[in-house]
Amino acid sequence: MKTVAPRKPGRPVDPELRDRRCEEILDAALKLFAEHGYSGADTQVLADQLGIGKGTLYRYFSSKERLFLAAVDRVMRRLRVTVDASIAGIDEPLEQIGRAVRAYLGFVADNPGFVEILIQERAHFKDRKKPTYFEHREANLERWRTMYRSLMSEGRIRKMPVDRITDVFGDLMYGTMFANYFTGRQRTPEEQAKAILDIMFCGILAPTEQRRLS
Amino acid sequence: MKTVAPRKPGRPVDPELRDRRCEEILDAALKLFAEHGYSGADTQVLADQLGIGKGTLYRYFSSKERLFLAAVDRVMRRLRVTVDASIAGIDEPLEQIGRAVRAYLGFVADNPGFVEILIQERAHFKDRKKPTYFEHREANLERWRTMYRSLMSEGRIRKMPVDRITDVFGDLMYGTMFANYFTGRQRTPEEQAKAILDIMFCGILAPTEQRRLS
Amino acid sequence: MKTVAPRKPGRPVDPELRDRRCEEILDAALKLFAEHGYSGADTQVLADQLGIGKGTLYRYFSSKERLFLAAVDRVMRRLRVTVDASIAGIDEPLEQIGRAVRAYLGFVADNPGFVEILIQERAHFKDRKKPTYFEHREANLERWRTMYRSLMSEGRIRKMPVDRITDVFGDLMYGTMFANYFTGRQRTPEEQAKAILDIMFCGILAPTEQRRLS
Amino acid sequence: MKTVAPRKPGRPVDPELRDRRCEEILDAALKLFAEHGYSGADTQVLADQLGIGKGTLYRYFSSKERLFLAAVDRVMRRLRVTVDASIAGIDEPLEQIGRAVRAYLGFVADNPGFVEILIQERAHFKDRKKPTYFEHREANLERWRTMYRSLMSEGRIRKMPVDRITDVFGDLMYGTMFANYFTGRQRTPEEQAKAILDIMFCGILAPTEQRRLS
DNA sequence: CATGAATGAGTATTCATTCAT
DNA sequence: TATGAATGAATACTCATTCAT
Repeated sequence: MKTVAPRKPGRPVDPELRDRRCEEILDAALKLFAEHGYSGADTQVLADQLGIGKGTLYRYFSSKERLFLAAVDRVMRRLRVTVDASIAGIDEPLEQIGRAVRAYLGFVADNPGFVEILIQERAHFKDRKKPTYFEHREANLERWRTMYRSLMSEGRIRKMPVDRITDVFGDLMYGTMFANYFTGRQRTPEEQAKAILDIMFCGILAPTEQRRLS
Repeated sequence: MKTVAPRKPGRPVDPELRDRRCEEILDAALKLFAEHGYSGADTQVLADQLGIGKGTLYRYFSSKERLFLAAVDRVMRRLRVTVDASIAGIDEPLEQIGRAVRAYLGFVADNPGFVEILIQERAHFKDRKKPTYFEHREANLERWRTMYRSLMSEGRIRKMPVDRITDVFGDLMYGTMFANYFTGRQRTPEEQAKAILDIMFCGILAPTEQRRLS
Repeated sequence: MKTVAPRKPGRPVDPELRDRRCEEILDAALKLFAEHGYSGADTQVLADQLGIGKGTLYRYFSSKERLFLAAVDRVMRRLRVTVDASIAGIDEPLEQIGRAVRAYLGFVADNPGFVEILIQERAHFKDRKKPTYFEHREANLERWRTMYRSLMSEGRIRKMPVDRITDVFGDLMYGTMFANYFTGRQRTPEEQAKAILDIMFCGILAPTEQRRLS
Repeated sequence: MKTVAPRKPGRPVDPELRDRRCEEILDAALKLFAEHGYSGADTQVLADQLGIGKGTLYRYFSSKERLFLAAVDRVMRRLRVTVDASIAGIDEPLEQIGRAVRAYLGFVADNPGFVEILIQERAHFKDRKKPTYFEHREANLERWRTMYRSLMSEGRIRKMPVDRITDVFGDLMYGTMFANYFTGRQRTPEEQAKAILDIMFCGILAPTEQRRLS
């Protein structure tokens, strides 16, 4: 038997409904922003698509800007979750790297709006200190640094500043994501990951040439 | 009876003046677009800064869009010239790569508006088939492919699809440029080039670990 | 089994509570309207200040307009009560006039929102035939007319149309109230009443000059 | 023969046209604001009435608020000019007062929008230090003070603080204007002026009663 | 009876573009 | 040719009111 909580009179808030609708709005918003760009996205159209009143939209997000930034945050968080999930339970560090790369590329391929919305964020909110993407990247970084340091001390990767690795790797992933999207490149995440890992791990020079440089 | 002068009436076109002013306009436009974004840039402000009438602007560029795209083309062309100049007279291919990387990073560092305007282009003209950047990249690519093929046949770089090299290298440069700009990273082009070349050439793995993979 | 109480279902109406809350609402509404103007006053804010739901507000007053007009009526009524009280038990007519003037000015000084709300009423409900103020003034007037007529027949005031007196006196009070409020004039009701009565009673001309006019 | 001034190229500004149109706009605006109130007045409607584009409106007045306040200033200035003209060339001070009163009442009767717009100003711009009306009243006052002082020293008006006269007279005029407008009172300026002057000059009390008070 | 979630009509302002001079 | 006055389409956000609970 369920005890009915004594509640104050009036129409009760349904927090579940609220959350669900919040998600629905952000989903639809992401699509709309990705398709029409920030300024091109009309709040009225969004409300219509969702079958709710425009005022309701504003009950959930107090401005177009807030709505947009919430949508960015949301996909960004989903990316992190996806990447994190891909390496869960994997112990071998090199394997972790490979899986993370594949998961990242896969996510971006599956969510084309993601790249678009990152662009829009930069284009329209240049004055936010850091783009959402880099806020999250920052937050995620320490784990990888630790891993690289450990591999280095084991002699499995060459001695070099760890930031060199994270910077170059991060920039490469970032650039790949954009270039894929902008050029409509059709490589599968799988083969693209293979290419990236091949070069990041071994470089392009033949071993003899590598030795000559050191 | 009036003697008709042996040239068509009206002020004669001075093509030199026209070209010079064209450049001035594009310079000022680049700055303005970079600073305020595409929509935020006011053509009236631009005309005022240049000390010309707004109508005059439209005699040179038939729309704000044309003006913007011309400005993008212009910086992009300047980047190519800069990079090309950096490798002129250099014979050693690896040295060419190094110089090109440094020149590229140096140009971007010196022209922050460059990155901004690329973003703006994507954000506002999503429907142009390819962004200007990739049009130019494409046009530039064959030379590098040839070089890589030649190095490969000499055994100086490992056997792999040449596109793997150009893609990964290109994406890395692209990502680095954006990340530098967005995060305000303060590395000098010099040291950043060193980091990139180190990893691109030799990878991050220790030689023993590399051997295990092959 | 639940014992059903021997009264009709639902919460019983408590007319006293209803009236008390009505007053509370009108008090708070007056303040809010005076402070923010008619359009600037937000019904949500009012409900919050009162600690009741917005819907409840609408159970008491069926629209913002009704609420506003009720608030106007209420202060207006309080003004009349105040002025009436000031002359209760006074027999000497000139003394009655003096007391009424002082009471009127005192009330306005104590209730700055009063003037504000009169302005707002005119600004937003131009199409109501007569402003509340003049409805009440009208209703109040006959008593004064009678008094003036009686004074006139006694030869205590000069022969003239009684309406001349009530109009000029009324307009002067009305103008004084507004001017006090708008200019932030700091005279006490006491001294201001003295000035008004001095001139209304004796005019500004010296007796000799007065005689020349008649 | 008229020498054509060398002018810079482009469409020339026609300052006469500009001024004329400015007046036309303010005239139409006054009517519109008076009729519909400040918020009720639609800038689009105004533009349509004037047969110009809405953008053009904004070339002349940078916001609805500016337009409104300019319209207020304009009528207020016209009132002053009218009153000033009415007393030009009159030497007898009491005659000056009489003419000013008649001119003032006549102007208000002829420009009903005048009162309306004063109300609207107060209702919507409560935070402007002083309403336009009182700014102008202030500016005009010293002349009257001087006159009253002079009359007092000549013994033509009773000894009293001059401010008492200007305040009471000013408030009476102000209140009369409002009351006329709000109640739709139909007295002619002529007879109303007579009533006002009669009381202001001689008071309502019979001479015997006046003597008893002093 | 009381509540507050949902609604959607209503409007000032900007700025790219045109075209009369 | 050069100018800048004129234009008008396009759009986020508020808040009084309703009604399901």
